[in-house]
Amino acid sequence: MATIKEIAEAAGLSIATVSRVLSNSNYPVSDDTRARILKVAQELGYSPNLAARSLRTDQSSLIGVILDNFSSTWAPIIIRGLQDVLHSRGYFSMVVNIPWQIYSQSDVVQNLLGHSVDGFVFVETWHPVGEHLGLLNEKPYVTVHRLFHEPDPFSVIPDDVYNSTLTIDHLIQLDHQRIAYIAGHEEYFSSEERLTGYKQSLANVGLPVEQDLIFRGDWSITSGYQNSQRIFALANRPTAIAAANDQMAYGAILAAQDAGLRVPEDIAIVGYDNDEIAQVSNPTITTVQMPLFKMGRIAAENLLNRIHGKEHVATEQLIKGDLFIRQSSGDPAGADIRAHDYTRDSNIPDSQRTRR
Amino acid sequence: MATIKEIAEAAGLSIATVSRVLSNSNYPVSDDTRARILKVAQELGYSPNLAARSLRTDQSSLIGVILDNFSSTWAPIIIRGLQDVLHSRGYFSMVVNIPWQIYSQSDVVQNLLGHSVDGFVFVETWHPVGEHLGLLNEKPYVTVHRLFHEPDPFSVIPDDVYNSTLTIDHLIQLDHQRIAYIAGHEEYFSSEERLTGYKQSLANVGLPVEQDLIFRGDWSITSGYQNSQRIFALANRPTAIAAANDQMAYGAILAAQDAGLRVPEDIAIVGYDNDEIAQVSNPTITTVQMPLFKMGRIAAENLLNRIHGKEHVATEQLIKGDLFIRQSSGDPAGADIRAHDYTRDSNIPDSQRTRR
DNA sequence: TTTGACATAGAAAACGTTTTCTGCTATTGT
DNA sequence: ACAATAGCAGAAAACGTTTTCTATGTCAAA
Repeated sequence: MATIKEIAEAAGLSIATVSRVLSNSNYPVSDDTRARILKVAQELGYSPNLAARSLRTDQSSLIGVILDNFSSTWAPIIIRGLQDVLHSRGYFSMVVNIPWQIYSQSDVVQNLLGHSVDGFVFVETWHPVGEHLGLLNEKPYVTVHRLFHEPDPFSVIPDDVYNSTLTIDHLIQLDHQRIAYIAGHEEYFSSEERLTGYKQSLANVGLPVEQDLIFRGDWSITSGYQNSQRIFALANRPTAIAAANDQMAYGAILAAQDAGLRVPEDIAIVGYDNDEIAQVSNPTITTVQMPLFKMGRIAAENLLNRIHGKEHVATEQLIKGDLFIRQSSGDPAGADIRAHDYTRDSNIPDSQRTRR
Repeated sequence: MATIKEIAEAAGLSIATVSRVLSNSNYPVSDDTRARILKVAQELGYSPNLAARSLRTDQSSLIGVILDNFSSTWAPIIIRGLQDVLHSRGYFSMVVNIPWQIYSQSDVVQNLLGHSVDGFVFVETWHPVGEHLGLLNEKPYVTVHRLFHEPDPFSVIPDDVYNSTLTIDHLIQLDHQRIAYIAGHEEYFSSEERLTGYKQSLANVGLPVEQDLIFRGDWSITSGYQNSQRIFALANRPTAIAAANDQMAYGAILAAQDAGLRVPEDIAIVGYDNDEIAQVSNPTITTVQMPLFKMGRIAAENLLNRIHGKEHVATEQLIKGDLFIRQSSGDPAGADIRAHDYTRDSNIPDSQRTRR
């Protein structure tokens, strides 16, 4: 590995000058010497020692990314979005998985600071950042898809209220008047937001919000199944069920099938997330997808702006999602599972789509 | 951030001595001064500047992890396994997603070297490491779950031959005599290995290997569906189908249902991978799971051994998986989808299981 | 002319470590 | 009792950068 010093000798110049051109300083250097240095650097295959640079400038070009759960469906897509802009701007990320249960005990963040990261991204974490980590006052941070309730001025989150209305409005357009709702776990921020969307959609067209039609699940298939059984037992059975995620929607489908009800003819069902299960279940599930890749990109841009001291409007950013109409609400085209392949996330550039 | 110098002043000692105790050098230091230094360091909240350390020692405690596809089902679990041992040994990983299509053009690896990473892990990559990256001769590396055919002495891969026999032996025990096989894409290493396992199991019990019963898919649900249609059209219909992954097994289930066949009564079906789809499909799919978390751990240990110059037997390490018996091969207990929650990977410690 | 101002380049300090070298004291072996 | 050694601590160099300070020559304005 060639150093700046070797280049200086080879070019017959001082290391100061070499540094100035190789670090893109805006200190004036004649075109002549600049060209000579670049040429020599090229020939010697120079690549800067980032440890030395970091030591001198106290900037590492390293971003700490902290996850609650690496294996969630969303996290990898968000991270790809983050890295898409970070890499293009010369930054690297150090992604660490810290389950919220061991959050406070963990010294990982401390170690990240030892690497003098330039900032943090919290992805799908549980607690307000400052709560466990007072030390973060030193470094800029952003949060993506936060799970907690307290607002955070530097977060990029899906517009769950709006997204939820997409599925409910869709059902209303299909002339459903009585729509049951299976909410998610109440300790989740998203859960309450989606419920709000459900209520808004009904209110918008003058439909009553009946408490008897609102059920509480815990995101699991099982809870979707069990709540649906209760829904089917209602005296005046609703014609549609909206669930706060695709897992519960799938549970509803299983329950309907076990109860001898046809989906969507007897009961229409919609979900949320566009998880794999929504794309492969039988019938496929009408759902809404958060633009995770884009959210990652925006978060990274916000963070870099903060790091470089640019103006950043400190406010939550709500990102809208897209509706996917499939069989479970009555679109026969959803049958394409057997005929076509599917991809996971329409926000992924073609070059990065999964091959398998 | 306190430095070694400040601690030296506060303790009335030289920075050399402070460094020796704080870096766990084995240079002799009296218990007295060692205790004093540790106390002061504790009080001042010392955390070493890793850039400086890295500059001086040319070791960064950083590991580059290179992925072909972040969003695969397997990658996150492997990475968690990697990080489980890396973090406990004071290392951090820089995970980068480089699709094989842009592999050679990418300067990401070059940049990683600029960060003077101590080693590389290649996860699910496509090409033999050296092929595109001659520079790797400088740094130790290991590969996990490699997708290419050429053997690699430093790889940790699933024992696909053995794992495949688990599902076939299972079918044979259930008295199936004619078992069709849907193989994966032939350019994948795993694909051919799993096919070999199928043939071995048949040969072991003296069953003939009929070329007419071996079909070629491309991992997709669609290809499982279409190949199964051909299987059902055979004059002497097999009583079981084994697929090289769960997606194709699911395609087989859909095809069976569309053909009016009952699974498993008329046709038994087994898959491979224990993907989410195997756990939630109706019927649930008998399959085999690779111990991804463990593979990640072993790979990390191998790498650290190489880095620290310890003896490492340079040979592929084949890791055995576990059979999961479910409904699609005839186990009624698989019905538990409606009654119980499921988790993705039994190798994940409880504290890290997905919450959602 | 003279005076700045500017463009350009080098010398040297600094960032926070680790480690070699040097030196002192106390202990051991003869 | 004396040399050799071991234990311990400090001074200083080094790692590869960036950046301040200094120095030169050139050019435009007065």
